[in-house]
Amino acid sequence: MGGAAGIKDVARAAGVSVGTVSNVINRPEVVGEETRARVQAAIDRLGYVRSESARQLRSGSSRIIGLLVLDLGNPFFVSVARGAERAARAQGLGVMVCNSAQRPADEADYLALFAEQRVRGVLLTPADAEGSGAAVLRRHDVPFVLVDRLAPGIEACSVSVDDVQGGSLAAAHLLAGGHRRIAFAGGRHRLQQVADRRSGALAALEGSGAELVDLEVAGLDVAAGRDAGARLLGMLPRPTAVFCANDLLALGVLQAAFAAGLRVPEDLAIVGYDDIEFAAAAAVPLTSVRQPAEAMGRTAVELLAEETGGGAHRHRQVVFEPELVVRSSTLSAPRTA
Amino acid sequence: MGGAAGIKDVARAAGVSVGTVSNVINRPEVVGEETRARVQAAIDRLGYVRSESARQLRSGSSRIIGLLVLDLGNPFFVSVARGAERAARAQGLGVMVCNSAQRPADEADYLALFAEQRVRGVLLTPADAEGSGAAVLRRHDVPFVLVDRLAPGIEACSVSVDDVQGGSLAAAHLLAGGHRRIAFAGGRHRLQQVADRRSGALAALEGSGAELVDLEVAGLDVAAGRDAGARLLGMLPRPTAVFCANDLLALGVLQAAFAAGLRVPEDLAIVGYDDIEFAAAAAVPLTSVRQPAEAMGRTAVELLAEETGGGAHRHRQVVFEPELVVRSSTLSAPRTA
DNA sequence: CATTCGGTTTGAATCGTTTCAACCAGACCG
DNA sequence: CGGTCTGGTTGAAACGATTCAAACCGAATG
Repeated sequence: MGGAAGIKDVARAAGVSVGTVSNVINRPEVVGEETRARVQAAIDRLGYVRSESARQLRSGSSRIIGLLVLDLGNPFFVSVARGAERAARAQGLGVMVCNSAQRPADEADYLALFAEQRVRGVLLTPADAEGSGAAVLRRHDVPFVLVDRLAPGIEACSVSVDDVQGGSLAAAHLLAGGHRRIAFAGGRHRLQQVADRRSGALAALEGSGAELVDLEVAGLDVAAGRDAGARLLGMLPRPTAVFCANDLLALGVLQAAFAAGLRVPEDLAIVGYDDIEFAAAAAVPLTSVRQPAEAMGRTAVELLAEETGGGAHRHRQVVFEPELVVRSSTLSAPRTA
Repeated sequence: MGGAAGIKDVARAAGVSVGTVSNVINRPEVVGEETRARVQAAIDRLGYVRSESARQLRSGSSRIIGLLVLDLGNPFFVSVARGAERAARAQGLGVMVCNSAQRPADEADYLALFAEQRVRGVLLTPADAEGSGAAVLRRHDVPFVLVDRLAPGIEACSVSVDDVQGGSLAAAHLLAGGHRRIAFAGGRHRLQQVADRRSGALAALEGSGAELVDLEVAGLDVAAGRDAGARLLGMLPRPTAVFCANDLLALGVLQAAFAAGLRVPEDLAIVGYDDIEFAAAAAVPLTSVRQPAEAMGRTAVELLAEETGGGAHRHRQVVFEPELVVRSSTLSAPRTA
């Protein structure tokens, strides 16, 4: 009756003061054996759960951290979220996952929500190149860590993967496979990650005589890949390989190739990026550039903890190494130039 | 300086009382034109954001709802989350998405977190058959809506899909395709959804002379499907078709079939469940039973809003109809028995 | 001129915790 | 025996908003 039981009710039931109840909950070691048991019994009996808002109001610190990702439909980010959640839980924190869907407006909305909640901190994969999201967080003194994005000029921690090197790995692999005309599905996308992967590929091909053909995409999902794949097949001369800015695009391209009766990798070699589970699970398992997604999520939480942990804090940029995972989609015998 | 600006600072800056500032924020229509402008200016100038915890403490109601899903790695639940988020945002609410990964222990942890937060309500896809999650929510008076699960005996709202009918659709389709020996990848899984799909299939085959072969799975993901697929191929006589409890399993089976050199659907027809994006995007697009995932998320939020909206509330069970989407993985010419 | 009235604004009480200085009782010390 | 510790416990003051009864004020009414 009368709503949920409060700390006062527990105190009365246990015949003790509210301060003691609070101690039982937060610093059990300081309260006497017998008292603790009596209070605990009262808590259980009344089904008391403390009010997080009251706790937070008084103590000033929140127990949840916000995670704002670019696209929850991309399993890569789901893995990042999983890593973050796990690490957070190890510290007794909760994670609020939100999806900006690459829309700066949605990003702003969610950041405002986080600010109102006074979250402990935010893990952010910025939706725009300008870093306006970071700016608003900075303005409100919300600690944050950039995820999957190096902080250029922005003074903050970040975890990222060397996308230039990743692009380079992919292109070098295709080059070694004898390919001389390679498409890049991703075109001149505004996302920094995509641009970096492209420039890495470009660098790897430098001076090899092979050329990189830009293939524009409307988005970074399977449908966009299917569309780009269809266009790719119509090119003359047709590239013998395609490097896709992420696995979703690659799966779309693969599907378009199958629909057109092409063999993969004989007629078209495909390299994806992210190494999501569905890449290995595709009918022709995809060669892909793996990023340590869970580790990124975990590390981001750790950096945040470090930053909010008090004491002097020096922002750090953690950069992971990408890794090429070779599978059937590029495994044809090397063709002679 | 000295931390974030509070409502008092704004009041002082605007030369007005705290009550008025609160009114400007929550009931702008009651405050005078000129005053409102002055206060608003102060708010902007100080970069004031209200403290959600203080608001919630006093007003009693939270602005976030918890969503606890079975598996964020399954795009089906990601779609549910997307639908829920969208609907919630339309009502000015936020969604906290968490992943129980089918572990009752994790489910309990997250529900405890939700309870502490005093969330507006919870959308729950129960991890165990006993409904212990629902019980704990009930005990703490947290309103909740069951998602993807009919509430049997549990007194609550729910949104679900008729899984029996879905299973039936799938099996009937395979039957019409001439198949007489059909495997069910999902076996006797503890999840109610899986059991229902199986019994629907069983019912459809009743009296047709066709038989359903149970194929146990270790989980409900791609890896489990790959494993089950490998076992399937060794069966004698080998079933000519397989109905999978979800698309992740189906993708795994498809991959196993390809690895063994089988043609789909000529040698093995495959039907999945959920119709996730990757089903259509598979090299051999998968026939699948579609569930209106986004609509489910949206409806769940609406039911919750109805329940918490005050006034008399009668629990409702919304049941959606599944829909068979036929694609290449079953499109062979009907074989004669 | 005294009242009433609607529209604004005020100020204090309140929400459920945490925190901290003060208090207490018994043990120990000199 | 007085004084200092020590381990437990207390009670009241925050925390930052919302809410609401009361005060205010100028205009309109009787």
